[in-house]
Amino acid sequence: MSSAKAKCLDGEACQVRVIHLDRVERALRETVSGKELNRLSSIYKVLGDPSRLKIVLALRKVEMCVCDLAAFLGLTESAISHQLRRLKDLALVKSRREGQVIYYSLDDEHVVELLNIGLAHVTE
Amino acid sequence: MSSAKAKCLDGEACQVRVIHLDRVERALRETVSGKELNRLSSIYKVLGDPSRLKIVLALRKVEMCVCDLAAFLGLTESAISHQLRRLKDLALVKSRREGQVIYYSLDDEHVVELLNIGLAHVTE
DNA sequence: GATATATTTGAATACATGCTCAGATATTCA
DNA sequence: TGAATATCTGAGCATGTATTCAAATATATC
Repeated sequence: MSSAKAKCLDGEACQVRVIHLDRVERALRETVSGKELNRLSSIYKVLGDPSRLKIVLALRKVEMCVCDLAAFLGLTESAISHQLRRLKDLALVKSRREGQVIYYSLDDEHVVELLNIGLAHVTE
Repeated sequence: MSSAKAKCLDGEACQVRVIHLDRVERALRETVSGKELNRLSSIYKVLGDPSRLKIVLALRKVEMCVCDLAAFLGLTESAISHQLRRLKDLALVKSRREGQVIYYSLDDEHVVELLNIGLAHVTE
């Protein structure tokens, strides 16, 4: 099924051009669920912004509060708070309160692995 | 240096509030270069879109041409081509021509690792 | 050379996103 | 209770982006 002649997917009213039906069908069979795909892409996406990535890389070493991170990144405390919320929504970061100060730290082992592999990639 | 009283970073004309100066300074010392940070976030970002992620996950198994991927994703061939270009610009994907057909496949071991860890994360 | 196929390209558009600003909330301490 | 600190929240804006459409390019075939 590797002809270079294009085939169609769904019979008569077909619009879809396909060259390797077997590969497409295999991909369709082995694809992850839409739910998992969205969850997975969300995780990559949240690491795909320089500011958030910098936050996460810093929290990898030691827990920090909002104003520390703001000083480190050179951004508004509000901006940091907004980004921390996104990280928290995805459960990549957790927080604990101590008086008025809220400390943030990483909350996901997989993310640490993702970061380590990524760092190996760019620093090698 | 862990007082809960905010300190300043740069003397007189200071605007920056800091609670844990030691942590901020350590983070500043250990931070990756801006160049590396951008490169790294670009890689995560490119995986952070469901369509591109689906493409990359499919190419992990077998090389495919544009129209196969279009059929698999249910998108225009043009859309696939645009996304493949982004993946190619980051050197995550390579292509080889065979007649009129251009076959795409993964071109980065680190990315495969990133995908495997991500998949482990969402399917466990 | 002319036609058909496979892919690419650029413009246009609808939508998402990061940041800032102003103000709200929560906690501590006098 | 009232003032000060630390953080959060929502609206607004400017920028980025995923997709589509129409047209261009490249390769094979007749």
